[in-house]
Amino acid sequence: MPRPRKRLAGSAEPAGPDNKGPAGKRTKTKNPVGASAQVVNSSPQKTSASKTCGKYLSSYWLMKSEAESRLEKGVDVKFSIEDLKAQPKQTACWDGVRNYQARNFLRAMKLEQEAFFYHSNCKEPGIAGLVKIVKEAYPDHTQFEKNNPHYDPSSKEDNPKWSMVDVQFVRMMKRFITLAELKTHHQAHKATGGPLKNMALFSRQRLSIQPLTQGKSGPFLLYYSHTRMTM
DNA sequence: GCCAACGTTGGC
DNA sequence: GCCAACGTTGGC
Repeated sequence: MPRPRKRLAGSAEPAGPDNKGPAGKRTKTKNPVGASAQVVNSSPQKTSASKTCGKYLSSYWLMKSEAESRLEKGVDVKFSIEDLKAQPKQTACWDGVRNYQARNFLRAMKLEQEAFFYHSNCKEPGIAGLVKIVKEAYPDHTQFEKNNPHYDPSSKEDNPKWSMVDVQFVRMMKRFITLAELKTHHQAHKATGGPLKNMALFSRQRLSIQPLTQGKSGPFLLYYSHTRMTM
């Protein structure tokens, strides 16, 4: 059931006894028109590069989330980038990952690293926007909640199996990058040995958290930023 | 440790 | 809604 589910970022929340996050719910925000005001203009690599100046900025990630409503044990697991934007501070915890490889990537994420927010299981799958890590891995509380769809009875409080991070909205993509487009490049690069030939989205089909700029994923971001394709 | 059965992911 | 891909489970 590796499947990102979020709700309010844990940090400063009052965490009541039976804290069912008020959010996470049906925020069927239909992309409010004014939303584009939040779009930042600089491209991600520019911002980070100037900031780190020489420091090595290797890691970008891809995080999948379902953009359309679907019930899992009676709970709607939808969480689109619009839902993230609607959260307080535009921040949410990324709960519900129940796959070891994906979890290990979550644990490798560092503060301020950026991730592409991918919409899965929907009409138009693809990359919708950019988010950043604002809290590094800590125990995913939903693994202990009996009525949570991602409850894991085998996980013990003194040795939690599953982790989550907090992410904050950064900006939308300048244009939505469809799965079809990504696949086209991936296919071409398989033939030519291009940078996206090993992109994990295709080689590790069901992995919900994946690196984009290291390992076998290829220099995804560099590829896009070095072509006429704007993101 | 093998592997068949089963469950989940996620595009189409 | 179908079903391919693939991770997990559990009998042996």
